Amino acid sequence: MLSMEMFPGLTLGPQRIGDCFYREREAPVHIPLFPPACEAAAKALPPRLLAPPPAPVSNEAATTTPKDEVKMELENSSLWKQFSSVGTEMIITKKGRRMFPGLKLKLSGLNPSLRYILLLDIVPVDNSRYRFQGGGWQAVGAAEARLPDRVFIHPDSPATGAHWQSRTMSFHYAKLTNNTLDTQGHIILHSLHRYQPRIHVIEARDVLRWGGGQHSFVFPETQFITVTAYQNSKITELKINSNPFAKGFREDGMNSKKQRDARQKRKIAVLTETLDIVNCDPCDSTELLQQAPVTGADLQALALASLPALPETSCGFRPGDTSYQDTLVPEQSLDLGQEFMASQMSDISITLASGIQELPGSERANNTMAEAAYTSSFPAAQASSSSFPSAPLPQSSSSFPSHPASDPSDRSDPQPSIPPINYPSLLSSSPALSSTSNTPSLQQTSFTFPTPPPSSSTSPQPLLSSSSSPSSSSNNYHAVPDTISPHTSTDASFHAPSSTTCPSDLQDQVAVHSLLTQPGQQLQAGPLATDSPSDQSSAAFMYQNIVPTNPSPTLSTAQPFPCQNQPPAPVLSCSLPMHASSTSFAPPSIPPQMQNLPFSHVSPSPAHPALHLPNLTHQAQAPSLAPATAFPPSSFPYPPSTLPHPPFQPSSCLAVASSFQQSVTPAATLPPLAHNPCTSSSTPSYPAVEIGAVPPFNPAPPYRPEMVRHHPSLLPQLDPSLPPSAPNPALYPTFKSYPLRLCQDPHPSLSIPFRHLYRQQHGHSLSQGSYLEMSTRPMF
DNA sequence: TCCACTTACACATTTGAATCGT
DNA sequence: AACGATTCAAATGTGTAAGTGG
Repeated sequence: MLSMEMFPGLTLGPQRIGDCFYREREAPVHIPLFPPACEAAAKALPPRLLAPPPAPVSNEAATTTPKDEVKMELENSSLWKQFSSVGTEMIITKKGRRMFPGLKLKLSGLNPSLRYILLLDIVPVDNSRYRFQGGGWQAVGAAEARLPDRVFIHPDSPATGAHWQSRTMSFHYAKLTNNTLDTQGHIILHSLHRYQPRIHVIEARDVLRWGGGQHSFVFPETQFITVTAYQNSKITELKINSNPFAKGFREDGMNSKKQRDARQKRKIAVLTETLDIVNCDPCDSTELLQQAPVTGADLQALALASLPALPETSCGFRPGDTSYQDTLVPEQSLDLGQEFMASQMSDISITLASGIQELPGSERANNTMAEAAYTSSFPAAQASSSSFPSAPLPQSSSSFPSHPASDPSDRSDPQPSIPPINYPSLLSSSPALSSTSNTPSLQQTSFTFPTPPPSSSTSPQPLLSSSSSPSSSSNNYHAVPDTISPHTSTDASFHAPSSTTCPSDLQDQVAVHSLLTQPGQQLQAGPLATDSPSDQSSAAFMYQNIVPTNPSPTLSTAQPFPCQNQPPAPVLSCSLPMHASSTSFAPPSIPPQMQNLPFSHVSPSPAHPALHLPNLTHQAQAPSLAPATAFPPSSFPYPPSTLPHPPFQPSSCLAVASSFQQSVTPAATLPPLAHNPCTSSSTPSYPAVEIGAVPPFNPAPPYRPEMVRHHPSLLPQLDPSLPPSAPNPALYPTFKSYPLRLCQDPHPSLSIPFRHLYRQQHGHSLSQGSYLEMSTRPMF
């Protein structure tokens, strides 16, 4: 899964490509996720439990190896925090809508000479649907069936570590849509659901091979609820003040409330006049003027506007014309929004022109300002009902390690002093992803490749030209998506159909807690605790489970799992394997919860289903939930949860990369039949691990045993059943790499090897880029 | 009637081509 | 002819309001 094969030769025809990358059609979008039994259970669970955030990785763990040192900083975290304190809402439209704020990231710790691919995926935080009531978001009912997973690949990918570290990276090209039939490659989301963006840094030894290591980052403050129209006026206000494109809606803008009202009045007046005109002398403009509304500031504008129109009216009045007013209003800028806006702007510019270097000075200043603002506002927000109450927020970055058990009070703390950078981000290792992946069965993973910015002089250099992919499995291209599939992780999507076998709420809870809860958190750790002691440690938020993932070499071969006992992560990969993916892909009907549970760690212990369940859930949901926990201020209220929220520091902007080397071989890992997560857990033959392990993104990178050794704690911990000690290297055989398959014309600006990714067969070409969709396809 | 969604609208920004001057 | 700066128009992004459908 991790690795993807690319076919430089573009030998694949559209049809084939479609087969390889599109699974949407295969998976019914609207099929109920939860079987009755499971659904009930899901409803019973506290929202928080459903979506626990991934535990942040401790710095120590992260720094074990150079790779571990990889860090990602959310540069506009202050802006995000402002939004999260209110309850971030993201508009989704049929045509696709960009995210605002955008993800403005700074990477460090990468090997300058190695190439990496940056991916963005957005996974559900929980299995709930939300409604804005009483000034806050309330979970109401179960989430809709999970949609096909799509991944947005940063236009610069693949690029060297030096490239990524030399500038601020932005995913502003990514668009969100609610069109389940979207053909543009946009990320498809359900409205009124809560999501968590995740960024994955995948080592690409060459174009054909992904995966020397994977680092996944989750910034809790970037969690949001999708809407088709803003529900919270505060969010609207923030967006208007922060987004340059909404400048016109500011008070001083021409599209401000005042101006709009004025226009409205004018229109009415015009219409009235028009009607009158029919009955009156067409040439008599005086009437029109008289009728025009006259009051206050509007008067001036109206008068002016009407003036030009008058002549026309006589000869053909056009009600619609009102342009003149605009000039009258002086533009003022204002406030705090501007600062954010400025930062955002810079961000955008930077991204667009990859060649352009960011201005640290100005940005810093902006950030600082923003932060200050945030700080002040943030605490208050927290105190008040956070918009994202239900989910416990994992602390991001650095804050976690140092403070294993943070007080809720921490949230309240503004953390003013902490610069975004300082916060270690939550790390979600591929495992986390995989965990979320419980959905794998249903979802497809598709990759979106925006066209690189014209300026991307900096564009990464071509990786390998040779089509020869190391992986013999060129044929296996299907698998790739699976491994990578980001979404699979979350809960919702993947629910095992088996109602009876479905994990109980308890299971979910357990799983969630273990993974999501912060170390030291008061979480109900009970069951969860079993997962791994480490969780409690600062490292708890890391997606350790995932890490181990992969190991088994067998995977590469397509054999059945090599290591069931292995840490879940590996399993995941296995389960997801391209071919196997089919198996991994639970029938659409599978309830989300089910999905979650099974995935996580089920695999590890077929023998200990119960234990596994918890893990599974964690993995699956952990990532998503983590963010929630992290937001103290967040406005997303959860229904009262039985579990205490883990204290996360909102400030944590940095996600510590979990350096996981994963590699899951798709084929190998997957059992012939996709088993339900639920069933899988129970079924010895198909270790739950696999399922759980299937992280959305497990790049196929060859799994490195040494990696596992470096993160032994993670692996074993994940699976309760596993011994705490470091996993046996043998257990985690190196992953086989999965080459990506290139499908079509390469984008001119891209290196030859990667061009294929860009231009997509599906005809996803946007003005700003083309998209490639990749979805896991079950292989039978 | 309520709610969620779609669409049209007006404005602002971005982008690229065209134009002009050196 | 080449290069850089400026201008213009189209494309795109944005939130709002009205309309639609369940």
